[in-house]
Amino acid sequence: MNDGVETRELRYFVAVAEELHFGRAAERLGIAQPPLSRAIRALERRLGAPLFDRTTRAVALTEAGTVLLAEGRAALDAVDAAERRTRRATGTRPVLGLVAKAGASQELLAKLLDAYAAEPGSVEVDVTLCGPGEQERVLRDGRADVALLHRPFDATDGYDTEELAEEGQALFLPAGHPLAGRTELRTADLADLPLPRWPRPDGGFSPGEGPQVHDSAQLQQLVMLGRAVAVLPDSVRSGLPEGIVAVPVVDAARVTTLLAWPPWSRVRGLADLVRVASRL
Amino acid sequence: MNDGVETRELRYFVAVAEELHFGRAAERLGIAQPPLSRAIRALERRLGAPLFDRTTRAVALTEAGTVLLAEGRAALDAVDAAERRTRRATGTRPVLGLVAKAGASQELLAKLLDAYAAEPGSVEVDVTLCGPGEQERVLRDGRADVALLHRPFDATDGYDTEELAEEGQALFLPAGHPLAGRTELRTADLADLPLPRWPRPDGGFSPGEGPQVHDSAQLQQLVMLGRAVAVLPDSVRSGLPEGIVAVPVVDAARVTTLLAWPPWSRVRGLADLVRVASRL
DNA sequence: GCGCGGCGATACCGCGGGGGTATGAATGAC
DNA sequence: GTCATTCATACCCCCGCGGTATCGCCGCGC
Repeated sequence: MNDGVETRELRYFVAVAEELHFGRAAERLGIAQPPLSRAIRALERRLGAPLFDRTTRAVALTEAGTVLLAEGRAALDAVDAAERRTRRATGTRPVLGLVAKAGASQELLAKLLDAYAAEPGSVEVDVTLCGPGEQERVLRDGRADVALLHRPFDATDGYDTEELAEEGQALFLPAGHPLAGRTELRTADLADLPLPRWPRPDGGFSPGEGPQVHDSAQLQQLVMLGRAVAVLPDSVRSGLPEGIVAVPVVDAARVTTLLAWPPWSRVRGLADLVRVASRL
Repeated sequence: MNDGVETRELRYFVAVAEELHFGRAAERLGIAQPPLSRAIRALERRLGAPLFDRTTRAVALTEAGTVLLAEGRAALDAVDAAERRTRRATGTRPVLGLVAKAGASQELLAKLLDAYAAEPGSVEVDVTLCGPGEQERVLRDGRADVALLHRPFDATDGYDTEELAEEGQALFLPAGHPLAGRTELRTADLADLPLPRWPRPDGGFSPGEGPQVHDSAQLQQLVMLGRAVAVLPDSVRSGLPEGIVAVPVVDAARVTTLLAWPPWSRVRGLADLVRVASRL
């Protein structure tokens, strides 16, 4: 009897499950359609369960297929992570991959990187900046070894963490806004404001009335134009352009900035980075 | 160029990394030694980094190898989990796998299972009991879909959770013990007592002076014999034999009993179980 | 110092299986 | 009924995995 599922089979399965079309999936994978059909059949036989309901006109996931799609994606991420992190750990010049949200905690990050670089035996740090909600994925599939996250916005489930800072939040709005003169606000004051909607991992957007934004630059522009206001951590104030003012929201959730990494990580330099971070 | 690492290669690598001996690793894998040597060489070439320092007399992990061992194990667990959970989700008679620590939260677990079984559309629940510290692994490699954990003893990192109950802790000791007559205790009173040492995931034991125990039955026996005392959640009182008494430790950490499952889980019945749990 | 034994690497072979092309079969559109 | 679309089957080829035999290296014992 054949043991273990191979990653090739998982990649094939995920492609078909995402396309729900053998021809297109095969094209995406760079192989012909018949071998793909056979591979899926073999996988189904091995697992003892049909993964797709297929007619010649439509392909749909079965319940087992739905489970395998979710689990398989996680497994493929883990395999990719193993490969990427090992590559990065190559003896000659190891690199530590760090991912942060573009435009967040800039000062803190700069201080952390400076302090770590000054450490004896420190390793090159490769900083990746990405949009909100993408960091988790980047950390999971190994493009980064450690992430700079913000609770409660980012999920820290499944990772070891080291807290770096805690801060309040403020409302960021154009200078001419009626609320711009206030010295402080409460969340109740924000009920009717057009808060922006952020993308979610599943491709959709958080619910609400406000405009859809993908990154902080876009948001900044919308605030300048008076089309949106945003509640963000106090530290965003630094490096803010003229024309945008910040008013503290005294009862908004406190934001914790923290480092997160997989608990089993053996990446060189990570322990030092965390130690430096804990002393900041 | 070849893409993706295959799980077969990872399994080969992990075997060699654990045995640090190509011949024994090959035997464990059920293949001959030469193909194993070649497979590792190919993997090293693909990753661009040597994974082992080898002489004819000794094999040792390089730094890249150390990283790949940790990451590769996690990846293999994820692949196994995908396979197991898909098998369990087979259309005809899906099964929900639940893992709990043997001897913990028995009443709560029974109540939960009864309530869930009474739910319309509920699915068979396959309960696995295991030693302390093993649940995490069981959940990670897919032998279970959901775990009953106890914070702060078990790490809930990386999982979605639903809290079920919170309780204090008590000292469990033989009826004849000097402290047995007290109505309450503080942690300071326990300084010199022989608290048991539990196994850790890495195969070692937690540090300390007390006896090493593997499960609750063994601990119970040691307490009866007067060789150990233990600080455990209050709920352990139920079903306790004669001869063991419990004294509340008023300032011990509160223990939270909770359900934990992978955030991406699509396993049938899980959502219902969590819903039932939240109403308990 | 020489031979032996243990162990990983190399050389070579055979076969299974993954991938290709051609074609069939089912089904919905018109 | 005909046609187009799409997944399955048939058949072939060749790469690559695994096996056996052997080599090369090194440490140890006498």
